[in-house]
Amino acid sequence: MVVFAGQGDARRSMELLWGPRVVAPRTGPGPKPGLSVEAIVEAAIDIADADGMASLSMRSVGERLGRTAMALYTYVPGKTELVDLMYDRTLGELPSSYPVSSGWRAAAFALADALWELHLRHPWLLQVSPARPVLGPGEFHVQETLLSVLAATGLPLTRVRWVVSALFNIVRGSVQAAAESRQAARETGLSEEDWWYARSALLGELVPDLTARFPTVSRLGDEGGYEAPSDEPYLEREARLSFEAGLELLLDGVEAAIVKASGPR
Amino acid sequence: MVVFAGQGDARRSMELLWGPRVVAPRTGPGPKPGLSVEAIVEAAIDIADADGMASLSMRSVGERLGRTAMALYTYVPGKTELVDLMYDRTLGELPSSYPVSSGWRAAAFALADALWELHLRHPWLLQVSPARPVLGPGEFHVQETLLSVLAATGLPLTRVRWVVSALFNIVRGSVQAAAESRQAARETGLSEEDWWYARSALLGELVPDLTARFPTVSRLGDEGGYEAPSDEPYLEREARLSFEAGLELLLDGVEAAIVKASGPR
DNA sequence: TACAATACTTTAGGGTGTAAGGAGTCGGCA
DNA sequence: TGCCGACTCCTTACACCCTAAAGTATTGTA
Repeated sequence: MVVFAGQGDARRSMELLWGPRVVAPRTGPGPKPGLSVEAIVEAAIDIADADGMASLSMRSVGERLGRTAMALYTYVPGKTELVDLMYDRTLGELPSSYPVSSGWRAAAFALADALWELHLRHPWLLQVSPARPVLGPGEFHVQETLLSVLAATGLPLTRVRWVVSALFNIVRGSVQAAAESRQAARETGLSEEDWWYARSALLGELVPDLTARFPTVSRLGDEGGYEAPSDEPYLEREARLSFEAGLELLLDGVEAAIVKASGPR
Repeated sequence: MVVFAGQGDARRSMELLWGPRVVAPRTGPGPKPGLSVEAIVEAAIDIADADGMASLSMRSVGERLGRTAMALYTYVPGKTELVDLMYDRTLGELPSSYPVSSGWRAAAFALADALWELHLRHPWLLQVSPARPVLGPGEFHVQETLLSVLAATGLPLTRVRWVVSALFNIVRGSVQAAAESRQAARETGLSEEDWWYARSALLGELVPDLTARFPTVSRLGDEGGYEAPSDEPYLEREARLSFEAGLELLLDGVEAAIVKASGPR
């Protein structure tokens, strides 16, 4: 199930997202706050990084901070908003400077790579739906970075937008395979190879006419397309190759668009 | 949270996926089965289509069939396997014939469009992680269709594979915005316009220096890139445009790859 | 010292998936 | 005809989940 973003109390959410991260110590009666929004978000991110989104619960976050689940509700309206914060803070980590001087293509590649790396470090990002944007500083930061780097192509901004979204899709899509393959391996305790081996054995047993029914897929398998050429995790390597290949295809497409746009003149 | 696929009892799963859909009526003692795997899967798909994956529970499926949740466990090992079945059966719906005769590009576009449409009809597909493939007939069917249609580019199959995955990513990524935008609108009861209007008003109020901090994004907004030119749902239209633009870029990239591959000779 | 405000915990209620075991139903055999 | 065994299906129960509401502890101020 996907965690939807941006559904809670809008004002409260936005204030948390855009407000100052270090809150001035309150003066007045009452016990001093033992926690802080930032500490909670940080703990939540740690949990999600280490054990996946499935292990993220108000209880687990509270426990990590030595409190009960309910203690968090003093700082954060609910789990939805906490996820929003995690998401936006993490996006804010994306480095913002890229070597535009050595050509837009190199810069775009470096940026895509940074995005890939960010998602791989925080795989749960993929489980936060980008449908209703959080509209936090992190999200704006990413958009700004992507747009400004790709504006170096010289294409009009309205077209750059499509390049940005396509690039984003390719990164997200391909990193998903890598990230979730890792996570699945951890959760099931089964390595990719073992899992794949067991399954394909079953496949051969239960579906003897596989080759006849799916000739092209089978041909690809025969031609070594599905073999593991090294000893690093197969699906992860596969995902990385898919990322690089997809990116190159896309950038070729951008180059063609540039030529088309400036050619007729 | 993402539903992981392919984690249950491997053999049992595969048998359900590949086995005959219409099971011969059992002869022997005991009451006749009142349900069937297919009926359960169908009910589950209906629920997910109508109310989203969040509303899919063993209870809700049972209720729709006039049974309790536990009654389903006679037919299906668990929820994981049920989702696997839903996923694979749905993928099997993808039409398999495309007009390859009128050029690979038109065929590829038609295929991508069919995929888009399939995902839009069953938005919850996006919430089933493709990390550990289900390896069911539906999944093979999709792979086979994609590969065979794109093989018409003349590129070697090992390269076609990357095109396939990039195309898949672009479809999945862009349809996600459209589908989840719909779902979010239904769930929150807030139209896109209302939601966006409320949020951007808040944004202007809480972040007065937005333009200075994110100049490129703001410039895009000013240039009308974020305006709704028609009365159909904005984000959905946006997503469709993103899909088409991304696809064209990718196909341009493929064309470039074809030229590169055959040029030097 | 008394009070008010805040932080935090406890309790409780309605969700979820599913393990375990009991109830009901039917076919076939004695 | 009577009954057993096999099978389906349901009830109960447990361990989680989020969070509303109410109670307790802690702190600064008047």
